[in-house]
Amino acid sequence: MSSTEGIRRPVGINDVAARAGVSPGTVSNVLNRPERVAESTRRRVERAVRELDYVRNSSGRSLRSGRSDSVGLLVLDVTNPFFAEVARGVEDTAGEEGLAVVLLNSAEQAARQQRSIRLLAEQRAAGAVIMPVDGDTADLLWLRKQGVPGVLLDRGDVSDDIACSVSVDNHAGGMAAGRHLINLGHERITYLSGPGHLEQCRTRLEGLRASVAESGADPDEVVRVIHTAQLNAESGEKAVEEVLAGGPKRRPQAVFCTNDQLAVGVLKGLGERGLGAPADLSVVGYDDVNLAALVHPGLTTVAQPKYELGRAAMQLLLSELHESDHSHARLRFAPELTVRGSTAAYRP
Amino acid sequence: MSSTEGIRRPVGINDVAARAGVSPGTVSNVLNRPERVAESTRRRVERAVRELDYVRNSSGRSLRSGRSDSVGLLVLDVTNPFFAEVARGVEDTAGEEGLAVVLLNSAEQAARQQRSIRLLAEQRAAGAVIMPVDGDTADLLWLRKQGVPGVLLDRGDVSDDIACSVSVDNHAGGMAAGRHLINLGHERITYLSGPGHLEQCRTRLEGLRASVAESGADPDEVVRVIHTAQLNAESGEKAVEEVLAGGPKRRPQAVFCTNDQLAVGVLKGLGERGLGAPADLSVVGYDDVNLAALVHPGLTTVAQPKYELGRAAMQLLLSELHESDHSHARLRFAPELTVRGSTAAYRP
DNA sequence: ACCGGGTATTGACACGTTTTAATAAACCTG
DNA sequence: CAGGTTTATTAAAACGTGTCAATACCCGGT
Repeated sequence: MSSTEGIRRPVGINDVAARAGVSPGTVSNVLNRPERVAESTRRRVERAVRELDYVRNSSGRSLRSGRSDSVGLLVLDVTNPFFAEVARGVEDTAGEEGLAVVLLNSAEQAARQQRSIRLLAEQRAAGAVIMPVDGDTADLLWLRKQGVPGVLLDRGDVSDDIACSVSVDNHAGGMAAGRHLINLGHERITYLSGPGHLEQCRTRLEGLRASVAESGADPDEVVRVIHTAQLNAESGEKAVEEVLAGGPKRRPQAVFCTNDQLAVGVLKGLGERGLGAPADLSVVGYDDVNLAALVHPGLTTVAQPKYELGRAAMQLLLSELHESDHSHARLRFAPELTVRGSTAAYRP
Repeated sequence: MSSTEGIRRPVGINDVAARAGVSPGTVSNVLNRPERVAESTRRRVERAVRELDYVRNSSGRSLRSGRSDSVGLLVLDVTNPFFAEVARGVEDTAGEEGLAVVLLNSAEQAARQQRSIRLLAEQRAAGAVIMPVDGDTADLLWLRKQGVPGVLLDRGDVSDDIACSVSVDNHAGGMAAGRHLINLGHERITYLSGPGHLEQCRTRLEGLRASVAESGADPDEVVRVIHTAQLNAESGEKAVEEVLAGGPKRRPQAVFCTNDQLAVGVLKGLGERGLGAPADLSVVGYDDVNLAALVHPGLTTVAQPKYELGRAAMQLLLSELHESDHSHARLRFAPELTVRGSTAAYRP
């Protein structure tokens, strides 16, 4: 009894049964369908559970039942606060149902996405919420064929016989930003896009162009597009050089970034060159992450209901798990323009 | 063949064995110790695996072996970019070893921490990296007794016969910030702390006070402490009122925040009142998250090696898993002061 | 031809749980 | 109190895998 108690032989359902003087099956019933077992024996079993400090073994459990009680959440980048907020929504909702969330990170790499999906299949996860790296739905279909249903997040463009999906209307978001800038009198707008293969980036651009067309102007004249390699502040800062290229005369009057991180990077890059928003250039972001309200000037941005997005995705997944007859739903939220200090009327 | 292929009966190791004309045991060997099986049969088995699209069942696997191949990572707040970065370090390192990371979020609540720990025990996780909500090590010891070893993160104050730990020297960090402010001539410093029960907050304060004492002044005179409920920007913004209380004469000359989020909130709160750093008040943060470099003025802060922290924790855990004779190590990183624009010499 | 000794493979069992069909006990009802 | 019905419990059979002792096979040496 000198040192701390060592690792003891794990106690199983059988030990509990022996202690309580009942059969293993009864213990299982107490644990899973308490109403089927008589009050007195139930209490006896519960006491044995406490005394032995029994903790159930989910391997055995899910081996027998063929299904585990954890769900996967596959995300493009843990580091991005947008996803963190979504993750909170997913986790809270899953927690209410007693499900554990396994957070996987694809880091925007198709190979890592595939590894993660395979892992979920091996674990026989109950389901998954997935933000795919690209438009390729093969992984998703494969996973479903293995018996793991998935809900798509932030991918409104896939046909809904594949899976449920939850997204925010990117076209509307692009238009909202575009109209705002047009109303302020801007006639040369640069769209700072992320990698071209991301659907979100493309659709927001289309929205922007649509709002320009709506105003009677020619999108090809007004909108210029610049791509960055990644969706972070560093890329935004670097891109400023290219944004400003062409000199003060042809310089854009506004920059619409597909992501707040990029936008904040642009603000910083401008500052380093002695310029500033909105005096020299209006800047609009997207997402409305925490950061957007904290920088100076406050960032005008298109807000997405991040937490609700995660929550809705999980709810859709839950309904697919519970309902026997299920038909896929496509849920689409509306974004909302949040005006702060980084945009202002154009002064020639 | 009209619609998509439905969910088929899951294929197991036995099906593969049958197909390859071999016993289940051999298939298992091919999967786990390929060197023990003859070249020709191995290829035959591998072909069967491909043809049947076999995916192994980790429930059966870990039921038999008594141990799963995933590790837990329990953090205080997924939303905090500091933890996100740590998570990346943990995940990358675990991935190299073929381990999956289950990310759990305690949201700084002891009850949720306990639930998460129980979950890890039920899953028979291979191990865990844990940032505890408070100094209570009971949960951790219980988990270890269940056979799940844990590495402590950001808790340098526990005795090392409990577990390995990785941390950053909070005392040194507090001193670094304090010396910096003292060198700039500040004589009234407010320490903006998080909840009082967090060890990090307390130790950094001690460091700050030590640096004051070192300079020959009386810490009780110089340092004033204000607590906030949470470690986010909103709390920082709200706290500004209290920071400024007492009027311009007794107002502090510098504020040292225990966290960058708080510091950024303070910057914002100052701006709203027509004040600014460093002109009216110097501000120092802690962590050096992305954000710190992006706000204006850039935030002077105590940088922690976040990614390395996660990586080291995971490496320690791995060594504990692999080595048969293991003695706990306590690893401590050194923080580094990063000076930006939010601090300046005091001008009476 | 026989034996020794390695190598390749097999068969059977164990892991901890859930589940189903069967049994035992208790409770009605006429 | 017999017969029937509900309720409480049990025994045994899976679930898919890893392991290990036992077997079959092969080859070279005497």
